[in-house]
Amino acid sequence: MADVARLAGVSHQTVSRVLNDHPSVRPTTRDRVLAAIADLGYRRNIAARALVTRRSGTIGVVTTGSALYGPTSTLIALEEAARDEGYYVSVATIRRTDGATMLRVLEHFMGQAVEGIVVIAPQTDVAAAVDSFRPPVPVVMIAARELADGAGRGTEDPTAPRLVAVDQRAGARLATDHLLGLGHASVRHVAGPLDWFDAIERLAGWREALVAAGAEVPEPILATWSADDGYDVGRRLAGRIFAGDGPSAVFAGNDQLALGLLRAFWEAGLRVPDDVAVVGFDDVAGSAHFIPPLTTVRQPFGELGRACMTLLLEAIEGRPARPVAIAPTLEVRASTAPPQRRTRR
Amino acid sequence: MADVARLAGVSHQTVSRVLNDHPSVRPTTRDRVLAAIADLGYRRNIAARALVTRRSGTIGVVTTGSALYGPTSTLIALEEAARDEGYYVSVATIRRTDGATMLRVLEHFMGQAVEGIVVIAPQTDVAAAVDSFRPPVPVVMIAARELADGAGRGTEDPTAPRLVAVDQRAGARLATDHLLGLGHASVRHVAGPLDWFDAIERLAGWREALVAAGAEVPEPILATWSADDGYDVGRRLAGRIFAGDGPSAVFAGNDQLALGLLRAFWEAGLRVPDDVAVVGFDDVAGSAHFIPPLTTVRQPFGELGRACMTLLLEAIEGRPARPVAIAPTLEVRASTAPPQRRTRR
DNA sequence: ACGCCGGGTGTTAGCGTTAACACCCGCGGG
DNA sequence: CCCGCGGGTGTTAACGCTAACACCCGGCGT
Repeated sequence: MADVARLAGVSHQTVSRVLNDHPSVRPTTRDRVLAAIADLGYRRNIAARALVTRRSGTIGVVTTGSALYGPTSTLIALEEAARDEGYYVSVATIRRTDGATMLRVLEHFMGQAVEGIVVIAPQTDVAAAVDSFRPPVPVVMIAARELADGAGRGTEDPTAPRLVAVDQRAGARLATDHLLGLGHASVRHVAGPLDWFDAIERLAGWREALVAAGAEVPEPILATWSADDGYDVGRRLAGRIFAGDGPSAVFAGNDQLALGLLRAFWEAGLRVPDDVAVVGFDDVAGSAHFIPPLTTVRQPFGELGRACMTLLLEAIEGRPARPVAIAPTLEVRASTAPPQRRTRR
Repeated sequence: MADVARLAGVSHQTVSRVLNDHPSVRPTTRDRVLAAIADLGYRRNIAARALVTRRSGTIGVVTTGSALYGPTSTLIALEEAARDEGYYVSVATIRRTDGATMLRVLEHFMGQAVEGIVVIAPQTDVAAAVDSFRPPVPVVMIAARELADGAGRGTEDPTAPRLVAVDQRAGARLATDHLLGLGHASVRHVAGPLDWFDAIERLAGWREALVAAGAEVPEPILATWSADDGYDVGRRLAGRIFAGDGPSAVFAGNDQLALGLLRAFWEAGLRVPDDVAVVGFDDVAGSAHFIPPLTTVRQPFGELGRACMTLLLEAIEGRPARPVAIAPTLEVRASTAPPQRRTRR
């Protein structure tokens, strides 16, 4: 900076002023400084700046170590939103979701002096770990928790993590209503692991839709997120469907489960959607080419990322919290149709 | 730090020594300092440290803005490897792959004073943009380029980007040889976009395997990575297969293409693997539950991430470059079998 | 007995930037 | 004519840390 100052014939402080867009610098002076900067290829030292301003310009993002569709898409959307705001994004992944791991990651970020943290917290224990730590910087948590309940409250603890998520419950209602609207008497649900907010909320939305329609609420079938589990469940259901007491429609907790179901049904000789209708959740790449193409719920991750960044900046500026829910949409494809008389073959 | 020093009854420099594991500190003193640190909840200021050591402890990772399976898995593996080495990971995504965008991202990282950069460069133009910029810090590029050619050379420019990748060509040979070994006379290939190294290398590997086996080398079919394209190609191939002049085996450039093929074949009434065998590439989640379960090539991303980090650390220390290729494995499932007489239905 | 050595510690001087203040100068108003 | 004001600029002092050096002291070799 001293070199630039010398070359431009000004003091280093004037160079600093130019760099920071300070108003009271004469245009001619500014140009001279700018020219000198370009000439020397000068680049300001971010560490020195951070030292004196006490701002790192970095936010930390915690995500799970899985390559699952949702978390990944969220991370990418987040990075883009952050860079648009002039922030650097530092990421850390957690494989295990216990509190100790979360604490280590948060320490990692505090050591880096991040100005805010975004936690992609799909599971309850991840969220609990965040709650119990309360880092000294604002935290935004992407977790489909308390969205419905918390939306009205204004008396939140300002240091509590702020919430944003795609409204999983609304998505599940969309899927269930779609099936009911086609004429299915009820809908069976294959739920994801119930330590995931997404699974809890999708289950709740499914139940709400059934209750609202006055339909029977069958027992949900608990599973993981994997296609393996969908396959196993599908084989059991296929037997029931053949026996005549199976569901005419199934709402799978995600597209992987739906994929497993489809395969099991296909292997059993059941026709989808005639013998049984199937809806998934996520709209993963390729779901339009499952056999048959899968009706599913699409989540707007880009919007989620931007909303998250907005929330974080508000928190950094000390503005009050307001949970944000983002509406998913239904993608109707060939795996759903009105119920048909079952044809034995 | 001064507070800690006062509480421990030492000088701030001794505190610094304890923090940096300097050998000549008496154990009792060290314990006293450690206790004071814990007591005060002291955390060293990373900016001040970076200012004086001229080391930021951060590496930058450039990745594409897509949620594609490969790049995403790589990023996660990389973060883990980096954190194990005590580095922070800053990410930046690029949506468009032109040189100007790449330059902006690299400037972003230089502004952050990263010590090294990893570019996940699946496309040729991304790699070209890196080549043309030559940042002042070491760069490792994850690109399946010149792996075979460059492996032997030792006279590389030390400032040139270092290469590491999963050996796509070997993976394609694995897939093709598997099909030939089953008795297929030749194998058709649906290639991904040829501005991707992966597509180029998989195409080359497929061709090599055919030539090595003395098999006919049919024209490759060019496509994108999408299941949509796989479906379109599949419909055309299905017609040929029915007409009797179609392939008995297809090697798809990735699992998405394979998924589209499977659906097209299924809709046309062709049986996989009896009428036509299909192999994919990637082993994406769910490929074990495609209809039928897909034989595919699995890429060891964890290993890739660690190798990448090793390479970067070597570059930072100024050690010579050596391109690294990582061997993928074949996952044999139900979509492949020896060729059968085709049965019309 | 003396000097030398080396482990253990303190003191001092930056690292490159911004904040705070001091300063100069030309202008308008009393 | 002088004073006050404010835009434009320079000077100085941090920010919190580590490197380099200075220093002390006990033990060892000569």
